[in-house]
Amino acid sequence: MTTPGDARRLERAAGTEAVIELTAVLVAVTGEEPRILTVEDGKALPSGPFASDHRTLQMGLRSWVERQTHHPLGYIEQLYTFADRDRRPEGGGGRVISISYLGLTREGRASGEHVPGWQSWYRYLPWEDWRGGKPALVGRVIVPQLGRWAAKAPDGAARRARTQRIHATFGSDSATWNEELVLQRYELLYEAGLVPESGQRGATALAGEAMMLDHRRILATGIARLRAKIKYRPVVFELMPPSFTLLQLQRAVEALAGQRLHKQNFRRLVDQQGLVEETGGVATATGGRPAKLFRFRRSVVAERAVSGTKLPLARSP
Amino acid sequence: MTTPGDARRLERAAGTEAVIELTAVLVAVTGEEPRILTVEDGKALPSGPFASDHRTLQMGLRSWVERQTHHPLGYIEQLYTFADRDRRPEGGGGRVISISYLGLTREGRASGEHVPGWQSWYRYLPWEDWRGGKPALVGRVIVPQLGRWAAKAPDGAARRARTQRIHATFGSDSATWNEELVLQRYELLYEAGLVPESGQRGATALAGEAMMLDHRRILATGIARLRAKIKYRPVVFELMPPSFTLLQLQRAVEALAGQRLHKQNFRRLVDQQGLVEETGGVATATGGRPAKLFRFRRSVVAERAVSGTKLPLARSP
DNA sequence: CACTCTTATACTCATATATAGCATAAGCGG
DNA sequence: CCGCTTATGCTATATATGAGTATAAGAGTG
Repeated sequence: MTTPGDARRLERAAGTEAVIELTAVLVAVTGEEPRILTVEDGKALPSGPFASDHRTLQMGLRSWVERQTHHPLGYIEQLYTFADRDRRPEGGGGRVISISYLGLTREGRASGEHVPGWQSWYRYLPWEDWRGGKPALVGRVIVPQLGRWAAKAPDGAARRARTQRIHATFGSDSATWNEELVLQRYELLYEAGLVPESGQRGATALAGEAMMLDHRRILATGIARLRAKIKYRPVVFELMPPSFTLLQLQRAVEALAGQRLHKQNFRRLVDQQGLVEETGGVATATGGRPAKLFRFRRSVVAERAVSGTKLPLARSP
Repeated sequence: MTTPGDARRLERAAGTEAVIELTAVLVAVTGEEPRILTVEDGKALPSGPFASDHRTLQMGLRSWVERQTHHPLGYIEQLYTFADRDRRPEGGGGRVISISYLGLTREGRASGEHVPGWQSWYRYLPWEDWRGGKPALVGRVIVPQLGRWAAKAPDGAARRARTQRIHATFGSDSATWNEELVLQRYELLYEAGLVPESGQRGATALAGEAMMLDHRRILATGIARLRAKIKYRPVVFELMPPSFTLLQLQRAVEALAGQRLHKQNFRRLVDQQGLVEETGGVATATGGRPAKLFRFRRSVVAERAVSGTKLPLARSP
């Protein structure tokens, strides 16, 4: 299928065989917390060698997840393929290609025996949670440390570039904070040697639990993708129970975005889009006036799934 | 690094070694046409086995492209990793994993000898070009054929689903046409057996030149990604010469988007964003009043590259 | 039961952005 | 000068967004 000797072809190299590993970021939202399925006592994402007995990668992943969680996997999306040599511990063998996926589901309610694997993703990336305002960690630890790293830059231009990156990613207040830059922030911390994964000396533990290999980077990629996605595709649905109140829906979006939203505007946009309909029931245990229960309008959701719709992401109260 | 025997792990399979192939969608805009670099007489995208002597995949790809085009490769982005068994011709050996990239550059002005490789991407996907209004091909051939395919669905539900998909992707007029759904449209045509790649009998050649393997699918992925990207990241820059008129810039965006834009609004938004500055010169060969020449403001571009800005995509005149 | 607390829900308003159109400027070829 | 072309500045209107006010409807408490 490829003609050898063509000058215009990517050059042939010694080892073109590689080990393929799949890694999954499986997300659920429970109790106003965004959670991911973990293994190894919370130190790793579920992953393993690629089982080639399925027609597509996605199908293989889907069937595996459904067997594990006893829940249909509503949504799957490929995240990224990592094959960077420097992110792997030095080992003789061939290169490892790790293909990562994002999956949305609901937390398996006691899916068998020991399923302690669901962890809040903010356990690993605590600086991403601005729901309670700017986290103290950012202002007191992260930005100062990054500032020191920027000051250590070899020359003025590099120093300015670093400072500018810090500002662009970590901003200063909630107005400049861009919740989608999850990966850029993690990469910055990595480069600055502020996460243990980077393996540098002086790797200040900082905060946030580390994960094996580059799993925290994959997690950051997944969160970033999901945060971008909820703004224009109705994917939160996959994370919600069959019926819910509008506040519950809002809390789920907030959990993912790591930001508070303006309640009235949230509701306005949700029903402007026509994505939900009343079930007729009401939730009484709200602590105030009972809230109407809603369900997603499957037909509209399917329609918008392709053409694109917007979920609101107005700012906080 | 992985503990065998963990139930929560993706299952181990027989063959976990696979052949890795890189495929690149290299885009340039010349003469108001979006072009891609092709090989094999226009029948394939440049691709080849993965050369493992670079630290990252991207770096390997970048150096290869720069050697080929004699142009710095401004922008690289990973597209997708395809590993679907059914899209490959039946061959005994192991699975082929193809990792694809999108790269933006400028057409190598006579980059040596025979560089006939740059082809308009609309040669392969002619239904994507709406700059001259709705292409006759869509209304006269594609939609009717798809309609026939929808009618052949086994039951009513499937028929409705197909009709709905056709409507969502191919719309009916320029108001409902969503230029980002490039991949969805190609996949639909593929499923309907309207492209020769699908290998079905009755594979009506339709229109648009086919490519080897799944290269047309990769191309569609790249176009879709780029069309989405130009709306919120200033990446057109990578495709423009050092100085240009605003109309040239607009034509480039239109070439990529496959749509005409409203001139006045385009200009207003471009300078509102502060992305360009006057060079002082004027272009005289415009056929009318001479146009000011502009260049990109590198500083702003770098800044916005991360935080996100909007390039306008208002509708036609 | 009046009062208070909580959440739900309906509206209003100012501002930003998008879309479309009008008007004028400035070159060229006759 | 006239008609043609493209450039460029400006206005009007619709829609989206962000923020605030007002009222409704339950629970709990004295």
